[in-house]
Amino acid sequence: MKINKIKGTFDFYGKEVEKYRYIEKVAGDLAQKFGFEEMITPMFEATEVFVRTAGDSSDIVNKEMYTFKDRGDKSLTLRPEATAGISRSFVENKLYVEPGLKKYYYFAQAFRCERPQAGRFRQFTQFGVEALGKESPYLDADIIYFGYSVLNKLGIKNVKLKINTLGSKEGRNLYSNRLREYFKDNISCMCDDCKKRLETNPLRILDCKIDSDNPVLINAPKIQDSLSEADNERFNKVLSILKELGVNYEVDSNLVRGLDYYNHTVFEFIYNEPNSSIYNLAILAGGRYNGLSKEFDGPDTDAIGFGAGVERLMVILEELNLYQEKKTKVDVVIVNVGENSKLTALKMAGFLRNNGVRCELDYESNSLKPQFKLCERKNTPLIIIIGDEEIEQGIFKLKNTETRTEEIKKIEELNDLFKIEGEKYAYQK
RNA sequence: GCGAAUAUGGUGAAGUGGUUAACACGGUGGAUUGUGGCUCCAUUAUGCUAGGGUUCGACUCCCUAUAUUCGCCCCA
Repeated sequence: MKINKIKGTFDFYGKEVEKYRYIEKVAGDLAQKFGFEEMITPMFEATEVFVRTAGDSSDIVNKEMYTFKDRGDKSLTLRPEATAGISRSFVENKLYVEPGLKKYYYFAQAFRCERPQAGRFRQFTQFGVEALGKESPYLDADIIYFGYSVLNKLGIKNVKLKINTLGSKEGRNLYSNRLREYFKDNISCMCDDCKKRLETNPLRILDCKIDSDNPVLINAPKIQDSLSEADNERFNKVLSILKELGVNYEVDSNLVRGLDYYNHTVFEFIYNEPNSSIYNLAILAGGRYNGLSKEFDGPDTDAIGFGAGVERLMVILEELNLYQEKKTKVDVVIVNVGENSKLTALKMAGFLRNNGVRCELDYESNSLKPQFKLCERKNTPLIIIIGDEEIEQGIFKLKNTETRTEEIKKIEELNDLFKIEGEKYAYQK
């Protein structure tokens, strides 16, 4: 019976795994330099964790979550994003008792039951950071600068940073009511989704793609006019710091993001290469979420973070040829001929492998041809050839694949050849 | 949730309403049984996603299902 993978999932092997680990290394190392510590939280949580944070009007909660009952009839959900879990953990483990800013980074599988297409999967990986405990605009700018740096480090240049402010919760609510008031009389010419949004979350009307050219939408009140002077000043401060840091941005007053927990700074790095299969998609996005921890009965904590789509970054690395597959997967292949040499070859391979040498050998064949084929497939730089005669004389033949030359070595030279310290390897009679 | 395209071997694929389903790569065996990469020869789909229909006859036309891919919505 042939069974295929679940729709929207993928198997990584070969170069894909290398690329994934490469991003993990580059982003993780840089995160540590920026002062983030790694955090690992569960892939699933009580459903409430996401409903309370993302908001019950959000698309993620409404139609994209993998929610199921466990055997105790408790409602669980595979995480659709990582921030909620970290926020929950922050409160549950009382990480706020230590003074100062808490900074975490994560690589987290996330799950959303959406229609898969280019750069969109049902199981995907988010790399992200969260900084909890400070509200400074310098922190906002530094988080964005970190995201910018990760993309840069990976060689990804062609991105557009869109940024906006949603203001404090009070400002956001005021604006929300103002929009509701404004759209109330004009909603008949908007799309069905927008009609629903008028009730649930009027801010979402602003980033509706269907009605983006609708004059009603274009003439809608701007958030800046509803925010307090302090809120606007704060935002301008963030912008001016970004400018000083050399990060180009584009203020988009319709950028509101799909999760309800955001306030103040929100931002998205959009991939801006028109020929790419993921053109115009967000590759790294986030914002400030002050007070989210109160949803878990924690202290009112200021926080900001972002998530980046690792698979989307992988697409870019591939399209721009920014990652070269490792050519040589082994350091040496042991070719063996003769009845008694197979076990000797296996022992020698074990010795080399245990001493840090990537070593391969053929387990089945006694003839040369398939073994040399193996050498080619593995693209090995060196070949050790042994047979009964060599073992008897305590020597081995060492072949250089590039020059195709061969020399005879004493078995005692094996350690020096591969720079192995400690006991010398010798054939056992 | 809505819309579109595609479905042929191990892989990439060409192809026609009618006996042998092109070509390439890969695999295997051999020329070459202690030395590979080149070359040459042989061999490699009783079958064209599944089910139904039209037809004397369907891999080809029609319908349905399934899968994959892409787009919309939304998002990383």
